[in-house]
Amino acid sequence: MNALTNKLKERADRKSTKREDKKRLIAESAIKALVVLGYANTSLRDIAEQSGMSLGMLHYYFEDKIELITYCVTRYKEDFISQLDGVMEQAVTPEQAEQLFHNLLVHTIVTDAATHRLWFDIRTQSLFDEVFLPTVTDLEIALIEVVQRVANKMQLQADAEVLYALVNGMFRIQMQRYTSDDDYGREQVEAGFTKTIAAMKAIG
Amino acid sequence: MNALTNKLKERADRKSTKREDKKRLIAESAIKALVVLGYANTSLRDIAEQSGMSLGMLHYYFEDKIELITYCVTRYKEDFISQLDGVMEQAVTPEQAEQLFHNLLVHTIVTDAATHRLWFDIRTQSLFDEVFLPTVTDLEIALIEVVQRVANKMQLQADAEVLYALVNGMFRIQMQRYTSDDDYGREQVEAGFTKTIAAMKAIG
Amino acid sequence: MNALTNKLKERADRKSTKREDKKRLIAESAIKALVVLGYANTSLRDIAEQSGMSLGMLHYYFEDKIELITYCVTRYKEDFISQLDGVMEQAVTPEQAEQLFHNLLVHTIVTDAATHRLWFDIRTQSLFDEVFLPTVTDLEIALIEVVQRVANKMQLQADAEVLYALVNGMFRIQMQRYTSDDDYGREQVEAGFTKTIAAMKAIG
Amino acid sequence: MNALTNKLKERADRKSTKREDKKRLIAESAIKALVVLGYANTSLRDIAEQSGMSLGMLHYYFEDKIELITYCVTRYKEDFISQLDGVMEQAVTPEQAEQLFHNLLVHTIVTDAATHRLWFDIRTQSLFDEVFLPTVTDLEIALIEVVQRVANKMQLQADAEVLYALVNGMFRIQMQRYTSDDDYGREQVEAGFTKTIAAMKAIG
DNA sequence: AATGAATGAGCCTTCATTCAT
DNA sequence: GATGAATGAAGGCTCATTCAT
Repeated sequence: MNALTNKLKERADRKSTKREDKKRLIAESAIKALVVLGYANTSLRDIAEQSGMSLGMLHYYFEDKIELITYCVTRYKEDFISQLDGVMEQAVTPEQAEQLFHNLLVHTIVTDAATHRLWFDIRTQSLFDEVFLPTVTDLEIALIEVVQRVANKMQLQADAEVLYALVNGMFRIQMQRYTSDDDYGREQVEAGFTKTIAAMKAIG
Repeated sequence: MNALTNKLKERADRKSTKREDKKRLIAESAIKALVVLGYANTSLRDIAEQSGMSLGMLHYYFEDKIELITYCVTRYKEDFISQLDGVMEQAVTPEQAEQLFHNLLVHTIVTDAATHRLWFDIRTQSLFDEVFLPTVTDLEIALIEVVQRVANKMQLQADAEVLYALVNGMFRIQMQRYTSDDDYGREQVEAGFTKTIAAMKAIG
Repeated sequence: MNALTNKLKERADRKSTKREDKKRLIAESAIKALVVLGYANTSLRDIAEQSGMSLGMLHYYFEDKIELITYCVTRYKEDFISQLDGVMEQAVTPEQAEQLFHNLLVHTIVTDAATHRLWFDIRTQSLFDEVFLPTVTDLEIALIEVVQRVANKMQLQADAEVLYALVNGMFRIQMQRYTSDDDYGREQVEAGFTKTIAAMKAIG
Repeated sequence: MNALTNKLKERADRKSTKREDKKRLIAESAIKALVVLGYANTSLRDIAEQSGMSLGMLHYYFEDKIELITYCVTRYKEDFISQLDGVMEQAVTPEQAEQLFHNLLVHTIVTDAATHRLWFDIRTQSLFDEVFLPTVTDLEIALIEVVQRVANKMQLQADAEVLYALVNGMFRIQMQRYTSDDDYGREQVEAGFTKTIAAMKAIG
């Protein structure tokens, strides 16, 4: 490989990186709109307007609406997972793990509930629209693995799938209530997850 | 109150009942279309065509699409709940309750998964569209009460909400897999709910 | 079959006829727009606006743009063919046939050139877009048969396909010139078709 | 005129030639895309991608899409005409001319039908879009002259326009059938042109 | 000289809703 | 009571063209 080829490759890489950066940037803006209105109620026009981009640009970077949405969801959920792993890493004892996990769940609901709705939205869409299925399936597997790691830290032997069903089921309940009921605050959320973690330990 | 007024009232009632019957009839047809395509992908035209009704009639009996949908969901979920209660009534011992509940869950997934998607669909919609909120909230309360009754039959003392989170979380997982993965069959579903009921008992 | 069935059938027929009439009406309006701008340059909005119809109505009667266009072309070309046959029927002697055919060609160019462009337009489109192929193929066969009938009246034995190639080739030339060149008038068109008919007779 | 001016002029010429060469190069690539999809269905992006050029370059060398297209068509048809003339030059006797012309027509359909569609496409476009008219008119005159020269070689006295109408009309038919009907092969094309040349001779 | 990011007007299509019959 | 014709706003998407680099 000579110098010229290297240079060309470098330039192509830089361009590709730049494009990826831009896509990420757009996705961040798009998520802001999607999170508020949901998948079905958010038009590309909405996304463009809300984030000061032109409609054409959205299609310049993303083949179609589906690609944009799945990109957003994937990006977002990956961030969430790595954040979660990052936090859980700090746990040494089972008690610490339990505490950190509890804090994280509460914190996510209280500061980020709106954002997580998007994930539930797309997941439900995938029940009717096959195009979302690969993305959703992948992400759900990743989430179960996360729960598995948390369970390990908590020294639980139970089936990760069951634990995930429990945690995810409760997460949705808390999210829904915290979002839609003004009287439902942090305290209630904390209580909800305290019960949940107790149940996790009971399951084993 | 005189005789005439009574007569008028009677007639109005008869009319109202007739109207209600018709609405119920329409709803049954509409559900058939909705369960296949989902809320967002089903137009009123689809519903009208699939059930041999005229487009105008839909708006004659229902103010708008929202009212039709919520009517359908309420009707459907109520039926489900009373069916579930009906079955659970037969249980005398905790073991019978456990067995019946297990069978019911499996049976519902295997024969009716497609239908239940609609419920998950609307529930998710309610996260973004307030008009669905009352319906969804009411129904979810009813479902938790059902789980409470099941728990009683199983002689479990645990918090119904936690049990509901677990069962509902697992139900969604099984539904999703059974619907989208051809290799995922009754056997897998049975195993899933066996784990779930074991967990319920562990929780207490 | 009882009276009721008959009544229902009658009503359905009437409705279907009414719909067909409306489609024909829309097609007539649409053709007016299409002949001016051509297929590629005419949007459904153009058609709707130019004929005082709403955009939605176009789609209420026609599945999509393709169906509308093919409907227009078929309808139009069929009219042309039956008109042509109607005129040629009057011919008794070969000389009369020759004269009538000549007059008809000239008349069509002079009064209807613009309209016939649409046919050439769609025929060319069919080279690139298969959806037009059935319509175009059918119509071209019908046109060759028409030329066959004319040839019979003129007592020519030559292959109808060759005669059609000649007449159609010249028709396009005359149409193009008459349409685009202001100095090219009826006299020139007449001369063109005189040469053509002489050639037809020469071919035999 | 002094030496300096000369030098500048020379340099300008060289530049202009270089630019012309580049335009020709681009045109060749563009034709490849146009030939497949047709004028209306080919975007500048398609052309750029298919030929590994940048989108901007297209506009750098050509004012707009129209100029690019007309340039392509002119270039292409000129090549075709000179090729045709080149072949016909070899004919000495009328029989040779006839044979060569027949072979050429068949060969063109069989190996190049797709390419010639473009010409028909633009010619039809010119019926609705005046910008194509000069190009189309010029080219059609040139084609009639070619037919004139062929007729001369075949020692036919008939009007070139009539002969062109016949040949061109049949060429289009053969092209359309050969392109769209898999059962229509070389044999059928040969028969078609045999009839056509017989007719030419009959016309005189 | 050459690139490709960005634009925005325009296209086809869908759909809840209205209304005359 | 019931129908379905008609509407028009909105949606996803395409594309020639411009412009900063």
